[in-house]
Amino acid sequence: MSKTDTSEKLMEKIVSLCKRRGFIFQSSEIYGGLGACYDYGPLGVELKNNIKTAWWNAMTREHENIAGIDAAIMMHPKTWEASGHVASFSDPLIDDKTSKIRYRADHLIEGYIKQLEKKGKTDEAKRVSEEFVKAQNSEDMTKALYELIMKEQIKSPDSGAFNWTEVRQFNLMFSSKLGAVAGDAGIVYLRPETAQGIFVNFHTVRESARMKIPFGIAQIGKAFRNEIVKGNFIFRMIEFEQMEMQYFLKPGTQMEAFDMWREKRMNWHIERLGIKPENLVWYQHEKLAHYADAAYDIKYKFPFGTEEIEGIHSRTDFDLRRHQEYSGKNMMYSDPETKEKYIPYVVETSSGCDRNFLMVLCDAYTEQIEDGEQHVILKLKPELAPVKAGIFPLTKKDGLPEVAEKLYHDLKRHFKVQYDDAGSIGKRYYRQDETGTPFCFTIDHDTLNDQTVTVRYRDTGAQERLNLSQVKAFLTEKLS
RNA sequence: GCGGAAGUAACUCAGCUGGUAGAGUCACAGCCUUCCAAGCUGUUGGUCGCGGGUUCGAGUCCCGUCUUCCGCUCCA
Repeated sequence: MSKTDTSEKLMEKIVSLCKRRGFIFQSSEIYGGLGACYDYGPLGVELKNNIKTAWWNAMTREHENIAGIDAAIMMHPKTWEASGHVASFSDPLIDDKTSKIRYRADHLIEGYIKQLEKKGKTDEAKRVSEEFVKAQNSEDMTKALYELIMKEQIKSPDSGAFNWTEVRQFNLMFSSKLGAVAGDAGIVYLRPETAQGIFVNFHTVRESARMKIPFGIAQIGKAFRNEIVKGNFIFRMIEFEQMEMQYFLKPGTQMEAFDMWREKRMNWHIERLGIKPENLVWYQHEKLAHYADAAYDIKYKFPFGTEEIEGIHSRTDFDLRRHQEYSGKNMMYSDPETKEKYIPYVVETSSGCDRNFLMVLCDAYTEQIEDGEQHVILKLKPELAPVKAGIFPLTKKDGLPEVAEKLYHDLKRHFKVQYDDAGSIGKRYYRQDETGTPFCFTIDHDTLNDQTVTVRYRDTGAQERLNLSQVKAFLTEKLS
């Protein structure tokens, strides 16, 4: 069996487990499903909340200079002009009908111009290049690009054919109309990233939270992208959740902060999410986005490939400067001690919550062969586990259920616990293993005599006796 | 959006050349069980993705459509 076969099987197993046990469901499945949209089920929402809490606590509670916000998904349309999303968050695409390969229309023309230059046809290149600029600035850019390709008879670099579809525009932002106003005036977008909600609130948060530079603003929230390519389960969705922090600092100090946040964020994944260090890798961007002066991604070795789960980017003062330009409002910071005034630089840590979720699942998924039977264990970090403990009476007789129920009721106010008396004890342990419950407490006949219960560990199957009265303290200790 | 493959129970799948829907698992109820998926009995659950066509009759053949998976393209 090839490696890819195994990997595909592994993803299939995880997807299947997610459906069967209530982690993730396909959105609106009874109608045939909606592409790249998923619902979190009863266990999924618990796990996701635990991941979000782990992030929120690590960022805001453990850093006195980071404050949290929860900004609206819809923002003033000018926000997206300032951020550059209206202009550059869309791609004009064209298909070669012969080779079935898709190109970006603007890249195609750029390539053509370069070729002309190479061949020494400088005048020709200059002329096309001028027309290219004109086309890009024209009102109907899509049509203008198409006409230019037709006029110059630009051939497909791949097949050499001249057999194109029309140029189509794919804007990755979802738009809607605000109120009853028709026309462009009322257009609003669903945010394609959460960061802008932080930038526009720079001053309001700084003042109300009494922050001095350097300080950060953290946010967890949904963002939306009308992706052309979707897939890999919840890895690339059109509606997704980001966990993001923008750290504002004095220009010149950004590399120091950048290195600090790189280290902190990598450690968070290892220590707080319990990810195996060997499955995480750094990736340095060579081609930087228009706003960045340094960019690293943390990637995880998913079964389907090594893919990004978090970006740590040094965004310079691009965003605040642009908002100052477009809004006309002053985005400068006045240093209370040195009296210096400047637009702060920003280091951003931006992590995909759903990608973290998938990573946690993939990393925890373990198969063990026991007595020839395959046994699936989700070795989740106890803090992240959707259910912290299972409470079982060994049998349904002799007053055992009553004792178990009492323990369950005592614990449920403090921890997410489950009571189960169905089927054999082994089956109940297995059920909990498969959903990552780290501990099970079993009430047996000895409990009636000496007030002790069995605690059984998920990862090893090992058992210990514990006094009934110590169960709560045991869980508190193990989960802190 | 293009090419390839596929859609039958909550999950994994079977259903031969068209003849009125099946298995295992799961779930639920009961019996039985003194610690790792035991066994027995019963129950719930499918207009076979959706729409049309051919036919006396379609899960099965034809057309359309939607969705998923794999490639291509793109990724702030």
